[in-house]
Amino acid sequence: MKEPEIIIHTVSDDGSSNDGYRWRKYGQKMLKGNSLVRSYYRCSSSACPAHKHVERATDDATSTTVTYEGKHDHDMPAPKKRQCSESRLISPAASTDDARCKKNRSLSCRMPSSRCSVDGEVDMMGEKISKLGGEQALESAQTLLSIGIDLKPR
DNA sequence: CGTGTTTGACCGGCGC
DNA sequence: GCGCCGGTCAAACACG
Repeated sequence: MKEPEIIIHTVSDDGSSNDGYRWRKYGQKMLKGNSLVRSYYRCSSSACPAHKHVERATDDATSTTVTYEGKHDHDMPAPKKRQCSESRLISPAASTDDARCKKNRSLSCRMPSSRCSVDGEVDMMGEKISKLGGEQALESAQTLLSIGIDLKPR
């Protein structure tokens, strides 16, 4: 009934949040009138149900909450983006606290990958998610991780 | 020329 | 019933 949503709390990961998919920003809103800017992204492809919400505080731009909703009904657009010169260090999720866990309504998963870890991390993630009880979310999470990690190294 | 980004306005839902 | 907040769309502009 309800779409599983993946919430990733990343730290200063502004330009490294490439999932490998093409996102088109369709809106930006200032929430709570002061230090909360939410950007709305959607897949540039035909019509995949994949959505992406990026929440960041202007007061503290070091933390960015990316919420993925839905899954891509297509494999991958084309990694012919301009993400080839950006060989900077990857600084993924650092998980500030677990407070986000209870905040979520469906599922909350943090990215423990502090490096360019690969399938090994995915296996761990899958196990962790299984314990959480996220069934459909597991799919999304794995898909997300797959693409995320596949594009991460480099 | 095509794609993506940006900004403002509009609409819908919820709370008071 | 009205007001406020959140979310989405559309048009224009900028960049590749």
